[in-house]
Amino acid sequence: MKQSTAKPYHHGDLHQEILCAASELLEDNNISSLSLRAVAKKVGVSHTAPYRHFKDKESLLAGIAALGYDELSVQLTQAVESYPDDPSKQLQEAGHRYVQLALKCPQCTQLMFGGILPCDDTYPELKASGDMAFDGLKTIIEEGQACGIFKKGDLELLALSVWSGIHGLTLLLIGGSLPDILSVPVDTRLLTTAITTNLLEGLKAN
Amino acid sequence: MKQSTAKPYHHGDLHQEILCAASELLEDNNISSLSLRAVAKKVGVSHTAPYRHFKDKESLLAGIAALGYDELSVQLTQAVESYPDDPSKQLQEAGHRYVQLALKCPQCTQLMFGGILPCDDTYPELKASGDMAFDGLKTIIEEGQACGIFKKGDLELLALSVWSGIHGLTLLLIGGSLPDILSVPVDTRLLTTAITTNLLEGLKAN
DNA sequence: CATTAATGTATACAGTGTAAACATAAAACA
DNA sequence: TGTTTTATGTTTACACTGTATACATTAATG
Repeated sequence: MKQSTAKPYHHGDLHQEILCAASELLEDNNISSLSLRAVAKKVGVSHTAPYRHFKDKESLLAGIAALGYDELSVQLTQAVESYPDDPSKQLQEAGHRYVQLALKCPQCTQLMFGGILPCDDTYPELKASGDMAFDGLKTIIEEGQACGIFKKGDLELLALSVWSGIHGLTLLLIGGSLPDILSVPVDTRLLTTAITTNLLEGLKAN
Repeated sequence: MKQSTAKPYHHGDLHQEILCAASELLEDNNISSLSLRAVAKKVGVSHTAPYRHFKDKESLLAGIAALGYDELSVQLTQAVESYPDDPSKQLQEAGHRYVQLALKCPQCTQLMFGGILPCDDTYPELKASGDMAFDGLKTIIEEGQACGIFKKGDLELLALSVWSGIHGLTLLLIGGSLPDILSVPVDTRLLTTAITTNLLEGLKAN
């Protein structure tokens, strides 16, 4: 007989608790100093308990990354909903949200894009989440093309151009090198706007 | 009395040999599985010998990253020299070389930009090398502005826009996620050209 | 040639991921 | 209900890591 709340027995939902604790520890320090044992200790279980829920450390990291992609999808969706029928504004808003999310959880972003995890179908859930996020971007551009405000051309190529611009800025921002490279203080909002504006320039019809 | 070739005594130049061996091992596997002990074994010294030349593992990684930035500067310089007096072509060539270099040594690129190393002046040599690379880019844009083919505006902001676009594409390429996300095979040259063209579009005067 | 500093080695230790054997409690079934 | 099976958690063990410390050797310096 199933409980109404679908919990396993021993520890509520240890799978979820581990993911949650690991995410927090990940952002507390950097990614290479995240240890499974610290996660287990934080949750209050033995240091091998996580192995009942994750094949190995990489598998846990993949779980965290997948959550990151999911959150990214949510943000993209909200960006679209914020400006119905205005793909340009949608794109600008999406860019801001992309950057903001990355700044909120830089370590997770590095995990998602740092080449740490395999990108093939080793982790189907991870791959699916990543695909969905990119689909969100493509949808915006597709609508812009349909409206006639974005230029025609290969959809994926255009989407990739836009993504590259925002992605590059984002990683430079969370990489932390900019304050030491730029001669003026970094104004995230200004930079993001400037770059998305630039991208929109190259995306305009005619 | 000094030898004509300025070598220390025991092992030729162990400092250099370690850097070299570490770079190779870094690209052989990924960054998190690079161990100091493996480097030492490869060079043929005891596993604590590297500590005479590098304060700790991070310090060795910083040395490798600095070499990466230096190579990047070389590539930028060559891009400029390939097309004298044509900043547009210079920029396009620089983009290609940026991508090519990253594809040749993806792990080193992740090391340089993955937020693994501190960006402050913990490693002055690293910071200096990074600054020099960015200066190379700024110089191209500055010339383009002087020629009147690039639009006026804050130099660093424009440089950052261009850098972001190329940088984003580069990291997506070496991250390896693109083949699983795009529905067509990845043609690096084509993608790079498309994106630099797009960037140049947004950079044009008028 | 004696001294000193630079460089390399041997040993030791705490922390890591993870495999294996064992323990327990929930679920499934008789 | 009582027994079996399976899911989950613990204990122990091991190889490997970075790095501190004490020692050895050799080049440079006087």
